[in-house]
Amino acid sequence: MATDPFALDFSALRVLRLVHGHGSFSRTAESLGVTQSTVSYTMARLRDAFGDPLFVRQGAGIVPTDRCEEVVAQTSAMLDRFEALTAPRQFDPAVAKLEIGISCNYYERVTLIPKVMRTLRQKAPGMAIRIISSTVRGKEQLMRGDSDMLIGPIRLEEPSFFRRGLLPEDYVCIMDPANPLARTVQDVDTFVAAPQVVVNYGGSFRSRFLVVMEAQGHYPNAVMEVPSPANLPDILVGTDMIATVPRRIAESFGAQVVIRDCPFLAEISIDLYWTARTHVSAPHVWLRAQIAAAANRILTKEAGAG
Amino acid sequence: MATDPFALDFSALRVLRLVHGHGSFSRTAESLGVTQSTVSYTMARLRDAFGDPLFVRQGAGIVPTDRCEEVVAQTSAMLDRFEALTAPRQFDPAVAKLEIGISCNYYERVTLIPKVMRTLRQKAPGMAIRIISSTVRGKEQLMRGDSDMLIGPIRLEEPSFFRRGLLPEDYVCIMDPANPLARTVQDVDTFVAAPQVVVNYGGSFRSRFLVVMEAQGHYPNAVMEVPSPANLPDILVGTDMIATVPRRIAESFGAQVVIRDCPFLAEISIDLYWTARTHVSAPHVWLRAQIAAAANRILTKEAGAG
DNA sequence: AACCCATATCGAATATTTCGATTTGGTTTA
DNA sequence: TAAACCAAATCGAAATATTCGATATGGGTT
Repeated sequence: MATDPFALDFSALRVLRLVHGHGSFSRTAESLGVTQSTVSYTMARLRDAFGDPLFVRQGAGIVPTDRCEEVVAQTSAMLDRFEALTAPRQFDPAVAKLEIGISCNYYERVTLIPKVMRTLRQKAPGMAIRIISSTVRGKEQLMRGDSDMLIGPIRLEEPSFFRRGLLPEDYVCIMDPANPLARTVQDVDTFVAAPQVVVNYGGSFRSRFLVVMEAQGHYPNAVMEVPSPANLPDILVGTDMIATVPRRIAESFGAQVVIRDCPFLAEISIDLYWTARTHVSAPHVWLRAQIAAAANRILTKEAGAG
Repeated sequence: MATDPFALDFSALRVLRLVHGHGSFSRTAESLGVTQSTVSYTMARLRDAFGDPLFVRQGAGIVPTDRCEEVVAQTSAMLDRFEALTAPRQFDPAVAKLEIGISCNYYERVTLIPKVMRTLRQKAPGMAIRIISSTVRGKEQLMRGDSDMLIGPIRLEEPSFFRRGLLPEDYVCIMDPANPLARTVQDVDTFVAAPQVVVNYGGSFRSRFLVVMEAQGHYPNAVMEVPSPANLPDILVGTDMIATVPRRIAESFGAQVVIRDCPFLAEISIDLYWTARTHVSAPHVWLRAQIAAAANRILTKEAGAG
């Protein structure tokens, strides 16, 4: 074929990065909404342009060649720089039409995102938000371009990420209002002994209060683990179990459960992260401001009520 | 139109860089061997992708916008990095088919290039060499990608260039064998007074011996200026004029002229320059080695003869 | 106002990309 | 060992995009 490498466009490089990330042509095709044939064709052009198979079949799947790793590393950086370069510099929320991807978890979907969306429907009706579950993969999602922003109780120290603090948060206990522990759970020994539903967030993430507890040599009486706090009230009501969750999640459950202080003080910060790719993009700048504003409204309202 | 910027390929960015360099769509079209209509179409896509006119008409020609300067600076760097990335890593001279551009002047075309070409015809018949006249623009040609290598008696100090010394060179006088000055021209006063044909290399370049002379307060009796040493014998023979040229150019004229020492010692070095763009490219590495080898053969032969 | 220059635009010809269907090559399962 | 299975490669046809040659447009100059 002898393709001129200069005929490759940035979409092709994006396909390469996706194939590298997914380890599969078909999966990449699906995620792009095109056929596997198209991905195959693009890969053929890439292979020809770089004079290397890039991926070789091995067992079930495919593995990248050394050259591929080099090419992906280089072109991935180019993609990010190019995206930053082409990002719109001015932006009219009323008419702009675009989609922004946010990587976050249940907490943010309950507390922050609904408020942001209410603002967006009014001020930027053409802006679509695509939420993906970050679980423990948020950092990769952000780096790989699967999402544009990451919100969560995490700390990324690499200087390649930009951060903006949004909300301070702490943990509280929740339980059935009829649960007799409601009177005594603030006590350390009672808390430790109480039958606990532990939220493991579906991955290797450990809630901060667990880390604090264990640092002090205490281990919860975990009688159940769930991946998400989403339906905790349904689980807790009618039982003697308690759960320990971030305060604002507890508050979102309303009167279904009662809230009590957790004897282990565990303070965390919900932060917003992004990369150089979107740093100067006007719509992204604007959306980040809206998210920060929503966080501030939450804090102000709480201060007024408290 | 609303073009997706990711649909732009590197050729399009190259067109942008060329238009920026030439200050003209038509000139760019010509240099690429396509019609002006095609360049216009590509520019339309670029304008749309970057959401900016990039070039605006002003008086006779066009001037780049601020955004254009930013885009060209960024994408030009990407082009170079991409070229380095796609450069072939292994290379079989016997079968490789490619073209390499060399920027140089008459001296190199006479002394070095013929030897290199003789090697190339034998070892790399598929490699084409495109020589462009560097005059005083060699550095820009190299930076802009108009050529891949630059050979000449120049000194580029920027760290963005790679250098390899090829040949030391000095100046000698040449004249008609019948010219009586052949006996006395080594004398400073005689040399200064002799009717001289000065080679000005068609630009602002001044031969090193002139710089040395003038530093000592002497000015040649320039009775004629020519842009190139190419046909000096035709000019000198049958007259009382002398010319002062690099020794190996003089030698290339054979018995048409006699060679005498020039009383002003002016030593220069003929160097080979290239950039990161081609630094790791196997064919370029190979060709640079052939050029260096040709230079060494010249030196060895001279040492043997002398 | 007429002219000149360079870019923009138009319709037709050409080239490339995409799709849906099928084949190929290799691994797992019966 | 064959059958089944999976993912990538390939094929022909349809849909898109690019290029050309010719012509229009628009600003600056005579």
